[in-house]
Amino acid sequence: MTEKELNLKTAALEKISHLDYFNIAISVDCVIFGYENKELKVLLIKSDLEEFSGLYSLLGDLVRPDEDLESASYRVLAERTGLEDVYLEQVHTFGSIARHPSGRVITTAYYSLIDITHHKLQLNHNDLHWHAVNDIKKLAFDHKLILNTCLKRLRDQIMENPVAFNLLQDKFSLRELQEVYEAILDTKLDRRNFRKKIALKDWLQDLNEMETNLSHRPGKLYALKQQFKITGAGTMAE
Amino acid sequence: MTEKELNLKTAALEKISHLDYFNIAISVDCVIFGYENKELKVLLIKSDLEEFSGLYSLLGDLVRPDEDLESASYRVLAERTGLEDVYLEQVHTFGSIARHPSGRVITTAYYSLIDITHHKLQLNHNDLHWHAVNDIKKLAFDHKLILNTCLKRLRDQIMENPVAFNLLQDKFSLRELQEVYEAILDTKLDRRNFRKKIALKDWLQDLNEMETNLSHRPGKLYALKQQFKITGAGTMAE
DNA sequence: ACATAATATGTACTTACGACACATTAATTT
DNA sequence: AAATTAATGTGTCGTAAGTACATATTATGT
Repeated sequence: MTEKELNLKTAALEKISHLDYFNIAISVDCVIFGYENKELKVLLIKSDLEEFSGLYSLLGDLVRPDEDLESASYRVLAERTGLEDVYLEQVHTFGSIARHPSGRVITTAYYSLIDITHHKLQLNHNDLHWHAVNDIKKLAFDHKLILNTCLKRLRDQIMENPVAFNLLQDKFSLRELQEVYEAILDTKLDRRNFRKKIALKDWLQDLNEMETNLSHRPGKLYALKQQFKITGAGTMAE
Repeated sequence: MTEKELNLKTAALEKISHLDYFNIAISVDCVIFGYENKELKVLLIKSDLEEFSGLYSLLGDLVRPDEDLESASYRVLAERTGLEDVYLEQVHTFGSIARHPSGRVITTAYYSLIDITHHKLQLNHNDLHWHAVNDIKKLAFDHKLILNTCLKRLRDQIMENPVAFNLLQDKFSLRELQEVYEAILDTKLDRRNFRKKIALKDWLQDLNEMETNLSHRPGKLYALKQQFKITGAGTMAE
């Protein structure tokens, strides 16, 4: 390296390493949605901060210097749920000065949709719990705002992209699918119109199987067509 | 300073910047769109980094410890264009490890729409220039990706929300408005269908004035209804 | 066999979208 | 004054999608 190159590099490093600018930390927070008992749920953890004792917060962590933002959120997700191949989408970055009581922390929010039946194991030991989204009144930090923002994004997405399916098991009936949509949108839908709309999207594969173990007429089972699975992961290539 | 000293200093700075979580810097980058000569333009500055000599980059700056993210982007905008009350929307945060050659810098991208005729003064002294979006092949850093992402967002927005109007002066004809839409979408639109669609939105106020100084039949002038002005600023309350 | 509790499906109405053509107007030229 | 120019302003028809709404069908359990 020539002296000139070194000088340039040094100047550049000095510019960004000016002490003040490194007093900002960056984190990711994951809004992990699940679905159970006809309710949309979100995975929360008891806050470990004094200021927020008794409150729950989203799952997050500081971003490590050697991992990119998306990797950090996948890591948080994997650490907490054990799941690897999941739908994950960046939503918004929250950077108010006073949003974290211990210092300046800017956080990037991701939302994720997982099949709640596939991770039952991991979460017992921690203070992790599923909470019905509709029951959540108050969260630590600005996490209620983050949750609302992600929920809005989710609601905007589900009719555009086949993402809601990530909340369900591989095989599902149209009734189950409709119930998922109703839970996400927090509204009742007309069955005939819902089916027409879904049929139009051409997302589903008819499995030629029926539901079992019901005390009434079983419905046909469907699966999301292979080409649409795990949408969103890696969508925003960097 | 000898080369040895420089090497030591560089090494020290590099070491520091990998020590802990506060060694990630955060910046904002603004994609400032304007409209002129029936073309969508974006405000760029000559990159000051050796690695990108000859290339242009977006307008950005490090976020100060005492300002929130949105303030930082408004500050960048005001510093560069002198404009204060502008449409500004957060789009995405880019956090690849190697996206900045001098160190770890995570950046949050905002896009902004301004009336190009209202800021002609400020930008001469710097290396600031308006570039036709369609002509841009390569930018410094990952700024081409950021530009593309913001352009996509802009395109998604304009039929939903009355944001394109921020590119025009207060009074405009439907032809001018259509040309703005055509520039943004990079496509031709049918005049009758476009007008129907806009009429349906009920965004416009008929000013009962006509264009002047044309060598042909003048069109009526319209303004965006007051209630829709400066949409987006502060939309995402924190 | 019957009752149950759900699935599966179609029609009529309305609204939005896309393609498309002609009359009108102000300014300019002859 | 008349004709030309170059644009504005507007309507229809066919198609696709959205919404409201009711009846026949089918496994199961009794």
